[in-house]
Amino acid sequence: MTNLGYALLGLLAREAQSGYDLAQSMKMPVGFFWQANHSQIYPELARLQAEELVTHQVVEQHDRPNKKIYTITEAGLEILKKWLISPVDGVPVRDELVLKAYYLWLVDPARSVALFEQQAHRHRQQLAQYEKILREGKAATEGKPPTLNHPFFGGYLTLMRGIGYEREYAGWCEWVVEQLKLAMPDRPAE
Amino acid sequence: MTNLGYALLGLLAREAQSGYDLAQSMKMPVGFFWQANHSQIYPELARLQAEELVTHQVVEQHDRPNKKIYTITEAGLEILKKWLISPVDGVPVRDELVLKAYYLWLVDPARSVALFEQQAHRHRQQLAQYEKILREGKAATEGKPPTLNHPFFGGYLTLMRGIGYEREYAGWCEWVVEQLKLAMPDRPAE
DNA sequence: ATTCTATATGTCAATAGTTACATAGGGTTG
DNA sequence: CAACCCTATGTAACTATTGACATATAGAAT
Repeated sequence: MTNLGYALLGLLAREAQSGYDLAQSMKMPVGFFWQANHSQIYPELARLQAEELVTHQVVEQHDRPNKKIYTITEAGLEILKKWLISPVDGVPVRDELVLKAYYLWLVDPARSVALFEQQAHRHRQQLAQYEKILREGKAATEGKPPTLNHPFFGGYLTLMRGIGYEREYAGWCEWVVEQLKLAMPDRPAE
Repeated sequence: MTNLGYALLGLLAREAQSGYDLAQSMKMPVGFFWQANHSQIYPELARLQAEELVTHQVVEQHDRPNKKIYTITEAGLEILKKWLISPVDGVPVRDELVLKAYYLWLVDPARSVALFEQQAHRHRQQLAQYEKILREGKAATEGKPPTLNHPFFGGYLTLMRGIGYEREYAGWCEWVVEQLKLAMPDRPAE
């Protein structure tokens, strides 16, 4: 079983839905920490069905193409729960920006500044998006953090991770810019 | 050109070396943010040579197998420098632990606690390793941060990123454990 | 009118990365 | 004396992921 398979099972554990719906979820909330597009999802659903972890029924539609609504099976729920508490091994980081930072000494610092300013901006924006989602979620639950056993609990945990991650990343980019400006001999900061 | 290709060029820009040496570097300092093992490196070196970004000369050895020392060419250095200041697009995060956190509500919180405690420990350890390397690096340069244009500058930047990353990650894991314990109805914390 | 977007499901080719297989001499540990 | 580790270079099979191709209808925008 792949992580994508578990991601799909997890979504189906909340609500039976179509491959198309799953693809939408893999764009927006889940996509913040695990992405997949439909070309990966449809074959994976077929595999899950072959292993009897999901079933589907065709829903005929008049104005739109027919769809297959997938439902998680008892066996699917069982294997999902087992995975959820199984240990996670090494999350090897692969970060192109950090790789570039490592070799920075080879190029004109003034050129690098633009790169890191742009990345700082990107991460600040992502941070703002996460914070907005959190505010909206809090408004919906009257400011209280969501209780365990409720599906939104996971959303709350992962949002906090996203916020911490982006804040750290943006901060580092800005710090790199500072370091570069300090180290630049001619044309002092601004 | 792949990121791995640039990673290898960057290492060769510091010092001409063999594929085996490059594989070692891809384990240790570079491996903190970009990994590759020898089965990927040897074919990549062949490709770099086919594009005339590197050359090699065979060094015959008596007690050990002969080796090929690779040297970066002018063209290689040029393309590397161009890449170093080129914009980085989306670094999509794929994190199994965060994925599991999202679906946490499905399982007994007491079981999840173990998972996050283990991960907190892992990231605390990684953090300690980075801090140790930084201390040793600082000792070698008499406490002063390294100057730009010096190869260690990149190491300094990336170490700071690693430290920030691991500290944030460990902190989040510990916070999740807290949240889980607070949310557990029976068997109150410890 | 035409183009674009949304719904809906699929296949196919290419790339990147992991793991195992393969060879081979020298040194170390049990 | 056997089993492993280090040096050193390669190949082969497999898996995961991306991007493009393919089809089809309805509605909205240009």
